[in-house]
Amino acid sequence: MALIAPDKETQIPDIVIGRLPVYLRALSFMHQQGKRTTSSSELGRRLGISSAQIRKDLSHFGEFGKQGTGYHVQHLIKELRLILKLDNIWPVAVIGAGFLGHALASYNGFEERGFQIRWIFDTDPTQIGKVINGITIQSMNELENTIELKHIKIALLAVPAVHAQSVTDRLVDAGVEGILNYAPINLVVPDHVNIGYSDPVVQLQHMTYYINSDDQF
Amino acid sequence: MALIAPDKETQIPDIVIGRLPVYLRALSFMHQQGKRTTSSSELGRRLGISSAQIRKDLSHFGEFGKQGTGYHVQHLIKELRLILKLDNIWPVAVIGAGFLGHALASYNGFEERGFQIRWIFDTDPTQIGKVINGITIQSMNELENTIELKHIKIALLAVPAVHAQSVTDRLVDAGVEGILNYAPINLVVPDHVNIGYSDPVVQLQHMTYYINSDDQF
DNA sequence: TTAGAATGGTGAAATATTTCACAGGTAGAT
DNA sequence: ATCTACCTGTGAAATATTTCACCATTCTAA
Ligand SMILES: NC(=O)c1ccc[n+]([C@@H]2O[C@H](COP(=O)([O-])OP(=O)(O)OC[C@H]3O[C@@H](n4cnc5c(N)ncnc54)[C@H](O)[C@@H]3O)[C@@H](O)[C@H]2O)c1
Ligand SMILES: NC(=O)c1ccc[n+]([C@@H]2O[C@H](COP(=O)([O-])OP(=O)(O)OC[C@H]3O[C@@H](n4cnc5c(N)ncnc54)[C@H](O)[C@@H]3O)[C@@H](O)[C@H]2O)c1
Repeated sequence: MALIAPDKETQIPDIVIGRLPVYLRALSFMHQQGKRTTSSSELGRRLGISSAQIRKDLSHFGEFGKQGTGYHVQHLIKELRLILKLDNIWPVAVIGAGFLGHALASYNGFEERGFQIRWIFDTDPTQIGKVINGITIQSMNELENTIELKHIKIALLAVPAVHAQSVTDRLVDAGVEGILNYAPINLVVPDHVNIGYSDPVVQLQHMTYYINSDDQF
Repeated sequence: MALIAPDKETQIPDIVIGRLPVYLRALSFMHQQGKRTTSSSELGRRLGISSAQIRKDLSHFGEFGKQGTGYHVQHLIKELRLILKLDNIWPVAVIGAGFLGHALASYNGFEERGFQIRWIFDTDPTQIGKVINGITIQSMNELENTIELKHIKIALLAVPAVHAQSVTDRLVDAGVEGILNYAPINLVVPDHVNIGYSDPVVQLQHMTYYINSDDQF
């Protein structure tokens, strides 16, 4: 979501929305550690951002804290989950059952945070029918039918870059509204569709600008 | 040399640096397609950002285009690679040889974009010694020695969240300056260390704010 | 009961980032 | 040679985002 600023008619800046999941993650961590309350300054110290920013961000949605005391961790978690529409589990489809698709389907960290991978699709006949983590790999022939029947809104796209756009077009036509794209390519989609990008090389190339390379290699 | 401090007025915004790898990726795609020249408006259309922004971003580093003509794709690629210090291959270590570590080590998309995974570390004795994509999984006992001996600057962190901070501390102490963290946790590091985060759930939770959930589920 | 320290919410100020708009410059067609 | 359609780089303007600074409130401890 960093580069393509979708046409959000909303009052609240997208950059604020993008920080909420990070707050939520940190709060969940605190909760697991038994912390009952926290403050904007403690949270900010942990995340490397200013306390004022955290207070300002949250103030867009209501008054969740208490002067002198801070925030009740569990309560703030609950509020953030509501804001981000995580009060129900979102069913998710993975497209592409290669190395990455396998890793994603095997990952157990989705469910407690609001998502469940329930379908995996691939074109490869030797993959179709295999079971990963309890999920049977389906043929891409069944893609549209399944998306429409099950009202799938979110997909993880883990196919080779050359096929990413055409698969995206099919997903969008069938009704998917959010795609997390792992292929190293920019996707073109209608305004109402949300795209997230996950390209490790882009992030590494960002870092190398700041790192001095040894000349001995 | 200490007297020549980075001038704040000359300092290029980090947000600009972060877009350069995306420009580079799009340009490489165009080059593969046989395109010899492009323009800020064509690039912008592809990436969903304004042409003015692209021109402004590039203008921080020089004048790479030609009025009336646009940019020579291959030349701009070369310049961006230099700016991002991608003129040599960065050797990279993967920490954690689980599902994700395997996928990363098997991924052949790094090298042509400036990185090569050369080491994999894990604590699990049943994993150590196994070979993934030509790379032998090493014991974490060898971590510090290898980092120092090979001057490893960049690591991909794919261990469980509970171990992410302690492994990070070891990496930083040994000299690593850039870490791409896949664990769903915020890391605390010294200022000179660059951290990138890759948490698919954070991105999905950002999307769900904008997606209306069906009430039938 | 009171002093003192900590904290949230928030308008205003300060910065940062993006967009605008235009002065040149280029290329191809005729 | 001229016309037309494009293009870049950039100062200035417009927006967006972050930070500041302060009051009101809460808690603790003496
Ligand atoms: N493996 C990684 O760690 C990693 C890291 C970053 C990015 N990526 C990207 O993720 C994507 C997948 O990577 P991978 O390593 O799993 O590749 P892979 O080649 O192992 O798997 C790709 C899978 O997609 C399937 N596929 C091909 N065309 C398809 C289509 N039209 N519809 C549905 N499925 C199709 C293939 O049959 C295969 O199973 C690639 O775009 C890659 O660049 C992977
Ligand atoms: N699998 C995915 O698609 C996925 C997606 C998003 C995030 N993640 C995150 O990436 C990390 C790895 O995920 P995974 O699915 O590969 O998990 P995994 O359990 O399959 O693998 C973790 C590996 O790390 C090793 N390990 C444990 N402690 C270690 C230590 N101190 N030093 C070195 N190695 C150690 C384990 O032996 C194991 O091989 C986790 O933090 C997970 O939350 C994974």
